[in-house]
Amino acid sequence: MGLTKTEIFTFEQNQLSVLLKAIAHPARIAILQQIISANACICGDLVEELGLAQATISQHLKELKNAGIIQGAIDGVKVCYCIEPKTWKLLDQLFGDFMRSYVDPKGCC
Amino acid sequence: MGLTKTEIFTFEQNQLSVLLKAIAHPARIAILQQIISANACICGDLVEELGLAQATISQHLKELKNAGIIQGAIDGVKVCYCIEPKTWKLLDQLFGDFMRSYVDPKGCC
DNA sequence: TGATCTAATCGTATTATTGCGATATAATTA
DNA sequence: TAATTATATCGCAATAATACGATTAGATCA
Repeated sequence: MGLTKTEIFTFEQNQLSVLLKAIAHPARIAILQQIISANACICGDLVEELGLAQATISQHLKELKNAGIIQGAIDGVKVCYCIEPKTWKLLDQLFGDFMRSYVDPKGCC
Repeated sequence: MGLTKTEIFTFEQNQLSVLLKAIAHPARIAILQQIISANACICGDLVEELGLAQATISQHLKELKNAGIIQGAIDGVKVCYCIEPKTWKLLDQLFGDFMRSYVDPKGCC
C-alpha cells in the first residue's frame, strides 16, 4: 500500500527511524557537517557550498528542522541554523544503545 | 527530477547515508533487534514476530543485505540471517565520528 | 516608498519506498 | 517422484522523497 505501519512498532523504534531517516541523505549529512564545522551557524552559504538549488537546500533544512535536529533563528534578513543539542544527545543515546546491543559474533550461521 | 545527486558528495557522505537509510525504518530496526537478541540467527520467525507479510519481511531483509548490514546463510530449507560484523563496525565508526564532530553549544544563534 | 536581498513555499516531474497477494524456486521429506 | 516447507521474486497500487524553476513573504536599505 505504500504506507509504513507505524502502529505496529514501539515508540522508540519509530523515534529512532524518524531521526535516522532525517540524516540518511548525503545532502543533509553535508549540511550538518557544514553547520558543525562553522561552529556557530550558517544560512544561504549552504547553497554555495553544496551544488544544489536554493529551493532544494531550503527543503532539506526544513526536514532537519521537522525532525528536531537543527533549529533556525531569524537574524535580520538571514536565517541562522544550528544543531539542536537535545535532539543530538537523544539520537546519540538511542543509536548508541542500539549499536551496543550487538556484541560481536561468538558463533553464528 | 527526483534523483539524488550522489556525484556531488564525498564517498563517505554517500556511504554513511546508504547505511543509515537501510536502518532508518521501524521494521528494519525491529528486524535487527530481533536478530541481535536471538544471539545466533533467525529466518521466517520474523514474519511471526512482527506483524508483516512474508513478502514484506523478505524485502526488508534484502535491503539490509544489500547494504551489507546482515548476511544470510542457507541452512537446509531455511535461511539464517545474522549481523555482518565488518559493516556494523564501519557504521559504528562512521556515525560515531560524525556525531562526535559536534561538541556542544558554547554560543550559537 | 521602492528596490533589494534572503529564505520559504508552491507546483510539478521523476524516481524511490512500502506493503502485499500471487507465483516461482529450492531444498527436504514421505 | 510428489508433497511439503521456506524464501525469494514479480507485479501492482499507493504513498513518499528528490530536485528545481517560479513565485511569495519578510526584512533591510536607498
